[in-house]
Amino acid sequence: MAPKRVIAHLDCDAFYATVELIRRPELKGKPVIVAGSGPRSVVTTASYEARKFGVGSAMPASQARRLCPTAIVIPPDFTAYREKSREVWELVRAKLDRLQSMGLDEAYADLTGVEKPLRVLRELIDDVHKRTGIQISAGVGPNRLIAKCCSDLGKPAGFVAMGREEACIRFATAPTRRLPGIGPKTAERLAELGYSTVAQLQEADESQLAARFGDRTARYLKARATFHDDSPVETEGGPAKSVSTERTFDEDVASTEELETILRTLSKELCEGLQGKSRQGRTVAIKVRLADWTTVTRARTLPDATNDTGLVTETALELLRAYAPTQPVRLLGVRLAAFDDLEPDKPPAPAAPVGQLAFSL
DNA sequence: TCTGGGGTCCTAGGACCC
DNA sequence: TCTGGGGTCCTAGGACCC
Repeated sequence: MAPKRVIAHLDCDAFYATVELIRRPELKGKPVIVAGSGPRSVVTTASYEARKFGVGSAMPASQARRLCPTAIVIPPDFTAYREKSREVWELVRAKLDRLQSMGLDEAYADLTGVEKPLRVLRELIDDVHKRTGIQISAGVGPNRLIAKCCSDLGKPAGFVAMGREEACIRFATAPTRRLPGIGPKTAERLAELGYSTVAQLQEADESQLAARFGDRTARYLKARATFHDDSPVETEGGPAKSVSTERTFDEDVASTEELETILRTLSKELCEGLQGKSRQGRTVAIKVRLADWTTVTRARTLPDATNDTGLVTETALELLRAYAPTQPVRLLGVRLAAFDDLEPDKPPAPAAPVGQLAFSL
């Protein structure tokens, strides 16, 4: 029989804000918001003092300033966050090898088979806090879903472990939105069917869910609500499957000429980044967000993989000209995908038939 | 003073091939 | 002559996550 899995979700408390506080200890105890300075920027992280005012991640910075006018607003410094992140996870990885990183401030660890896993975790988290100044909250359970929900439960400096049946009870009254994988849209659709809480979704009629969401999603939603999850902790990271660069403008841009200039700049940035990593892709795509927030993508797959600035730029420009937005544009982006280093060893293209036409009926 | 930027995965339809 | 059944590749949109 397979041993019972022990999965932990490790989540750094208010990570970006904490990195800033470490550099500027005089701000300790004050509400700190990490957000860009532009008129359309959003909050990346708010310190717990700022959260008391109702400030939260992904909130427009303008709204955050209104809620908490005394907050110190700091522009994000991703170089510093990446450096601190490396420090933190290096310490964790030295103790826990089966680790899957989820961005700069989170990771899953598989502690199946580890002796006294909770004690190991506690000591590790203490050690990381002492050595880096970063506080990790942990959730532990038989799968990733429960681990994730539990790490949220105790924050900040949380440490919560439970089994599946206990999770079913402890989260029964929570809104379905609290379950990772159920976003605002799905929560809304579930509420329309009368399923607002986790308990209600646990008891939901699966065929009714299937009629609304399809078979697969219905099964998925039921599994989430009952905290069944057998997804593994994926230790191997692997390179990104797509890479993109996009920009939201301070003010919408209507001029075609200006849009083309921006697109050239974005393509150049994208290609130079990829050239640095020697990655080449076959699919060039653009993304256009209009003034009314509708988002359009256009893509073209080329015969050969490339990261050539000229070719990517021309392709992106052709896609933009063919689409020809009829409203002012608030965001423009370029993306490269279908990387050749990810193709599962494609056989070389067969030589073109010589001296005959190839038919097969 | 509405709503960033970087990703992943899923679905659905059409082209095309055998 | 009145309509097969995959399979793959590609595009577009959408939901979700950090």
